[in-house]
Amino acid sequence: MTSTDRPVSARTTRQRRAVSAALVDITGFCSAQEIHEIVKRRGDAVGLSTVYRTLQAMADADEVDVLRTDEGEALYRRCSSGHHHHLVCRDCGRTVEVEGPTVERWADRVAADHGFADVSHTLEIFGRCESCG
Amino acid sequence: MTSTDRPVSARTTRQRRAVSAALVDITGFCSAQEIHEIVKRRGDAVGLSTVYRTLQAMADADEVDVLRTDEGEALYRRCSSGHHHHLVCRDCGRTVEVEGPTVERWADRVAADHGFADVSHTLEIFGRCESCG
DNA sequence: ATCTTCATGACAACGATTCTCATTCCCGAG
DNA sequence: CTCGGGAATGAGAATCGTTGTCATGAAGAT
Ligand SMILES: [Zn+2]
Ligand SMILES: [Zn+2]
Ligand SMILES: [Zn+2]
Ligand SMILES: [Zn+2]
Repeated sequence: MTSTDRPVSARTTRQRRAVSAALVDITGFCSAQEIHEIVKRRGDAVGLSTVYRTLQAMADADEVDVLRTDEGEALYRRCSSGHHHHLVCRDCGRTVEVEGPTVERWADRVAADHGFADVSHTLEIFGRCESCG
Repeated sequence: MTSTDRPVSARTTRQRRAVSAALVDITGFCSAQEIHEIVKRRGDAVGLSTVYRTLQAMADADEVDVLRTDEGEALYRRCSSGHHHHLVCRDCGRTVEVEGPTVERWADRVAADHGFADVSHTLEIFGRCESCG
């Protein structure tokens, strides 16, 4: 009864290394398909399914952050660990990690005031960066 | 050259009235398909395509708020006008509209500090409400 | 080297959303 | 009121991101 019935190992395969390497190359958020392209462009061949699976595993392990496009598409990015939010350029995708202790407290307080427990939140800032002026 | 080339009318049809009515009945965020079901349950027959189109039109006109599930599904809700955010129950969908002037200022400031212009943001708080304790 | 098990990938399947287009029916001009 | 043009509808096909299937390949323990 050790709960989840999913593998516990995490083997280091050529494919996983390729995806990780691609994620290091890029600075902004990318879709799974874009990452698949990047991996390919770097000369590594990895199946699209595997890219999706790897990205999901990395997200579960908090090795990448995920955010959703207005259209619902998932975008991934290698981020520093720890809770933070993003300031993202709408045009070029350039991303800055930001922290806001005040916001964190505000959100928790609002939730508590209304009797909500087990609180979490999402917060992203979008704009146009200087180079995209 | 009056810009957009999309219809300018907005005819009041039975279908649009039905969707609007359904939106009044519900308090939390619902998917287009759920709203389609609710409309049907109320005795009005409206095509799914029309529900989607109507909801989109209402969103464009700021008559409903839209938010995205973790899985990327769009949820709609009739909201008060004006900028605000939501505290949403993960289980039952109960929603409370919240405002946070401090957060608004913080977000704009962060963006400005990094040279970003034309700033916007998304912010939602999730939790489990009392009745879902 | 061998074996167990997880990982891979080509392809099918899925589900939400959008598109197509023939038909319906608002609604304002006459 | 009645017509006619054009917006609105809806059934079904098409899209597209994502997930499932399953036979085959390859880590890694022994
Ligand atoms: Zn930019
Ligand atoms: Zn936070
Ligand atoms: Zn609840
Ligand atoms: Zn705000």
